[in-house]
Amino acid sequence: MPARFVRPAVGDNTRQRILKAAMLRFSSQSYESTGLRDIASDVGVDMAYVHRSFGSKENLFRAAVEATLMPDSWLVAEPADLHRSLVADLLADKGADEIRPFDIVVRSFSSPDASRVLHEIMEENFVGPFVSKCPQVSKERASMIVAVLAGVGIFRDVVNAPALQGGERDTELGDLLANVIALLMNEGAEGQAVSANTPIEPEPL
Amino acid sequence: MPARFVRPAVGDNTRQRILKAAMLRFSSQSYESTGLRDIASDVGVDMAYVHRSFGSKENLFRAAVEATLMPDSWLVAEPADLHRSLVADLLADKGADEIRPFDIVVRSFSSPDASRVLHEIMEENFVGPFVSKCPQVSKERASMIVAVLAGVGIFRDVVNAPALQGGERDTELGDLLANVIALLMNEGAEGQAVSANTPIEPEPL
DNA sequence: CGGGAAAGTCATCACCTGTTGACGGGCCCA
DNA sequence: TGGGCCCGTCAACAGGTGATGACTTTCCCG
Repeated sequence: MPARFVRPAVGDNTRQRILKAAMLRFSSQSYESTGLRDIASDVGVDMAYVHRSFGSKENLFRAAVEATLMPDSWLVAEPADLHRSLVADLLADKGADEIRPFDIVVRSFSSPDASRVLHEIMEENFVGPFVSKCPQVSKERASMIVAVLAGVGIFRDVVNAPALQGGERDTELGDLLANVIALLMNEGAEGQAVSANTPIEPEPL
Repeated sequence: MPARFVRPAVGDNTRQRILKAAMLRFSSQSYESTGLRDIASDVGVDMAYVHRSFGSKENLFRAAVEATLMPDSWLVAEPADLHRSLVADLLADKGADEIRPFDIVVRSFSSPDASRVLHEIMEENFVGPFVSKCPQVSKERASMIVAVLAGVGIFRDVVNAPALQGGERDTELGDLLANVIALLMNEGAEGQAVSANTPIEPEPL
């Protein structure tokens, strides 16, 4: 008797459980390292069904990224506090089965498939909403903010740079990064150049 | 007669040609996407030989990254100009078979193998030399500088964020990024907080 | 001339991946 | 009672990967 499962309660359908398992996997491993067989075994379901439920691995990945990067999961703070809340979201300590908004984004770049998906979703779910909320920030600057946040996340979680792993207890790094984001949101618009060896005052150009 | 090649001039031994081909491949594709067979066919050599020459794919990758990220290929400017030269190196337009110092780093994160290698080499070949040259910069800040540069490179070249692809002609983005690097090298040391909604002037604390 | 090491090739192995076709069983509705 | 229909399984496929053992050729040195 192949089908031995008790049918789960309605609303908790298997598709949702697959999606949840995929989000968890993709937020701790790369796109390529994560196999459909892994996700299937997490859910307790045949791999063929995982595949069929979303059409392809790429579609499942897309669904997982979209679900993780909903704008209302990270774009909640007032514009004045956005730089701080972004950094806090990025650096937050988290439990084993929690997922921070940037976790999945940060894990998967290499694969052409994954990076294509990330490109589309970051544009729609991040840059777009960001400039809508903060009209004074250009698309270029918003893109650079994503890039900076992702870069720090990558070196912290994927490359495992120990100097960046202070966690949210390390307020100095957090403040520093928040200042960088604030700078990207506001200043330096007119090609102002700062010299790196004048610790006291920036030299205007 | 299987071996039909004219033996190349001494000094231009095949191992070097393999390494060069690997650098080129790894700087335009990810670690996982790049097959030993590809590299072998670039050189015009059997795949078994490229494998044997370096012991394993991971070793070949390590050699390629090390060769690309020699400190004297990016740590040449005076400390006062370092922030500008780093950004210039990162954003430089390049020919088809040129390799910028960060190109390989930027392509390969996903694979556990590759990111382990990158972790070691970034620490030895970047963070170390950086703080040696600029002692006022802490390891944490140096790590964050790498992270920021890599993040921008990733979104520009791998994720293909159009807003970041102005190239070196886009002086505004370059200046902005240089300012960020300068900030990371000098200022904001004592938890200074900047508010994001004061577009005119930063508020010093 | 002879031998040994190096340079390079060939065929194959073991493994893992996403994908797919064919099938089974339970449920709902007519 | 019967017929779809969705949920889910099973087995297999086709393609690609890095790795290896065994082999041939070439060159250099004594």
